[in-house]
Amino acid sequence: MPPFSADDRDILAETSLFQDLPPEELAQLRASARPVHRPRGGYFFMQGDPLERMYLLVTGRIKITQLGPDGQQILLRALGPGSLFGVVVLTQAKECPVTAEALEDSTALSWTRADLMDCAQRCPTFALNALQVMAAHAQEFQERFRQLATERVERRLAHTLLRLASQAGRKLPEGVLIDLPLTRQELGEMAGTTQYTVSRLLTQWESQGLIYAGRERIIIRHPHGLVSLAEG
Amino acid sequence: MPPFSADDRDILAETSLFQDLPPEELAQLRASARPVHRPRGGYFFMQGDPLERMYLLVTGRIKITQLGPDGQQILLRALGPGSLFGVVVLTQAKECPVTAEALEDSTALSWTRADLMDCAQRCPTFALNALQVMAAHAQEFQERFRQLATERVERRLAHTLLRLASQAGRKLPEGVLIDLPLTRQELGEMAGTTQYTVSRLLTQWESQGLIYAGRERIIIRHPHGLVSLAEG
DNA sequence: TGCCATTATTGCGCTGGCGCAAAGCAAAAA
DNA sequence: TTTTTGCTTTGCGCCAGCGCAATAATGGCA
Repeated sequence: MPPFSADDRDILAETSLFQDLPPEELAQLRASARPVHRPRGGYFFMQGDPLERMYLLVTGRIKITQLGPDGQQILLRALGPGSLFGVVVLTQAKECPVTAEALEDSTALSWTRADLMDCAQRCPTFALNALQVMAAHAQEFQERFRQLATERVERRLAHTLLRLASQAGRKLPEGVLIDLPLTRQELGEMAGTTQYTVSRLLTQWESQGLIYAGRERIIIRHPHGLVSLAEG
Repeated sequence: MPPFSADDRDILAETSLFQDLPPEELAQLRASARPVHRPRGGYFFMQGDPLERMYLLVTGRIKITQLGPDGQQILLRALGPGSLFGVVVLTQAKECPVTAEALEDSTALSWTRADLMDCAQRCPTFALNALQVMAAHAQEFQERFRQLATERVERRLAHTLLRLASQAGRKLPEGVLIDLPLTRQELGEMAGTTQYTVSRLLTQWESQGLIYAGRERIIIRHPHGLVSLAEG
């Protein structure tokens, strides 16, 4: 039985990288996709590995981290189903610049660089889609760079929660659940601060009724309240 | 007389975006290039403008800045001849996300989105080159984001000077001149700190003989000294 | 049910770096 | 030359946020 067969069609068609491709290319990509599974704590790839595959997350959650020369880690992105990662394989880079770790049991489809490059050669639409994806990354990090350089911790954390909610938010009766099991430490790594400061801010916001803060679980009760914190 | 005719050939051929293109595409791009001049302080484009053109700097220096919602500015990049800017026009973004201002009298070649998109449609090599350029941006900002999030000001400023030297360094007998007229304020905007802290650090490094710090002019006397500051 | 490993909270002291304000300088303009 | 303008330096006070250390909560697991 082909893995993920029930969802293959949908998930490729819903991914921006694969938009507007001719049917034969899409079919080819479906055929060359290889399923990969990782248990909680497992790695899809690690920083420094030879760069070989691009992934599309089908089920589970993962985090993308980067390690500095002195071992300081930051969390660049936390992703749920439908997200691409390892897109950098579309370039001539040789090593993974980041690590992809499963936050829970996860499955992904993966493609080799060769398969993708062939497709890009044949099909300009694919190459242009890839360009969009890259450009979106570049802009996101420019933006986050500016925030980190110019804004105070409180605002940055508010922005971080809002971004997470928009990427992995799940509507609940009480509010929007950030559907990713992130610790205070990890939130700190995303917002550019420490676990302690994150904890203090979340506690404060909870006492104001803005959010619910649980263990690896945050529900935003009043998004507009956070927005006004984030924007001033 | 066609402007820049003496340099056109060289400058396109030396630009990574135009590498390995078939001669007819290159000729087409040469033909569709439009020269643009801006005096010191002039703008090639401003944040929020409709996104229309990509530029290749031929002479002069420019800076790329981004403005936050509260008017806090940061300096994303400072560029010299041979640098591309406005590459984001290759995507479907509608507004300029940044501002490009001439630090001195500058001339550039420019292309419309339509010209470039046509080229990308016809020529996969061009689209893949564009992908490389975007990916390089994305990685650079991921990297700088990490530095900003995890490193102290001293290190970040050292990194900033080294990066500037590698991008716009000119060898002099006394050391490597950073060939860009940047104020302390602007260096601060790049490194994520204030003009005051930049001034204090530069003074300190000058007294240690690591650099020469003049008005809008810095010469790195001992690159390895800065490197050891930057890396720890 | 109770145990254990993680994760989260919070009091406390400390300091890196911010930012005002004033003075000093250098280059360009008049 | 003098003036003007913009850049740079530096003293000083201050506080946001860091990070240790101790404690408490939570959830998985036997």
